[in-house]
Amino acid sequence: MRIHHHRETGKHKRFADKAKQILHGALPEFLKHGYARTSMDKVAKSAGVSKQTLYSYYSDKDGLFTALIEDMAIEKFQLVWSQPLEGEPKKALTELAYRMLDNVCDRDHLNFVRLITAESEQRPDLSQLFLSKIAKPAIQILTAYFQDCPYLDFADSEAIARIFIGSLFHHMLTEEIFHGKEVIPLEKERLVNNLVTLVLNTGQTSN
Amino acid sequence: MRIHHHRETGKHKRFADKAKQILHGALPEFLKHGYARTSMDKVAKSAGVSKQTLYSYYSDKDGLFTALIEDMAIEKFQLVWSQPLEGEPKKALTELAYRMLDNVCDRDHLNFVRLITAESEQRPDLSQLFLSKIAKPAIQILTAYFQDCPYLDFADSEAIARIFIGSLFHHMLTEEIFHGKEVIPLEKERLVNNLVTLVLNTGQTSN
DNA sequence: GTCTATATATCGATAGAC
DNA sequence: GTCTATCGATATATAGAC
Repeated sequence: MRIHHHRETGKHKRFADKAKQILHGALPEFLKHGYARTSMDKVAKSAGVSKQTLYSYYSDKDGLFTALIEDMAIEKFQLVWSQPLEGEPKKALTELAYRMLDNVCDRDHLNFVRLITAESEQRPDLSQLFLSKIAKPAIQILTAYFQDCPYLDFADSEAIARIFIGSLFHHMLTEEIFHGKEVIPLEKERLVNNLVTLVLNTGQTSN
Repeated sequence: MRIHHHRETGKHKRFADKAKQILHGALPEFLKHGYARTSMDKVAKSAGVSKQTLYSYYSDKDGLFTALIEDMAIEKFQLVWSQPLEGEPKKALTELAYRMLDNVCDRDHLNFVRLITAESEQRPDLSQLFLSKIAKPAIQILTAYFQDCPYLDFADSEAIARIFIGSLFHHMLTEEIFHGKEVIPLEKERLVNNLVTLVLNTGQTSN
């Protein structure tokens, strides 16, 4: 369960690299097959290390999985909403919506969400990590935009931000993870256009 | 994989009852522990039948799981939106939102969603069954209401219905399945009030 | 139909040789 | 550090006695 910590110098000179190499090998296995169907043998092979080396860096399967999810949540899938929300609200919100959909429909990200969901009962700490590191910052950024934008005025900016993000997330869940493209298809454009219109109709001031 | 079909009469007189009994026993095991962590031994014990009987009705674990999910999707979690959407739109939509949240936050239903999500890559057919039997009818009912209600007029009723349902579903996912009540709490009232207001501001006619 | 036993396989984790 | 071998546990699925 616990992760071994060695010094950078000494016996494990390139420890950080080796640990990263293991995570890099474990990543596609866990993402593709889930926790239960991923064996430590396959992880060792995929990482190009022996099983002994694997166990020298991570005390057990659960510890490896924890380190992997933390690493992904903190580094790989950190929502980089680097681009500021500027310009007229309609343009800014529309572009944001498409960026979110593209970001969240990345294959690795889809498998990450599936994995977090699958293990959410066994590992509530990991789903909460996902929320605090990925979902919460997104909500905060959009809420701040709603509050600060001179052309917009909502009674409850955070609730509106949740509706905005939730609608897009749910679309990704049904269309991609649940394979709904043939069962209940809906073009991105229809969703985004109507969502932006809904929000602007309520929040747009007469300024 | 395939399910054995016997006649109601003859060797298996009360086949239907026995099959139901097995499903009834398997239900809590799969819902609670997921597919991989549920063993056929535990299912047999939980159902009160021998393992031989189990395998005489369902050819293997996968066949049992398929039958179970189909049964749940068709019978147990069929969205019973029995109550008609009546009265002024604000009241009707608010009550609908609370009914949806209550319905979807039922423990068994939460575990069902988690299970479908966890196996969505291995068994896309089951997640599509979930969509067609549960999500799609809900969307259709709400879309029809938007279209038929004389006080409402949307350019794209289905897209609005998706946003409405998606926001509520996403709230359930983050707060309940991802254990977000302490990480990113949001009272139901705030979500429902703002969601209903958003929709009415756009769709309400001057009639 | 139920019970116990078992063949077969896989997996997590460890030990020893090098 | 890597390799092979292995222990112990657990799981699926089957076989035989009754």
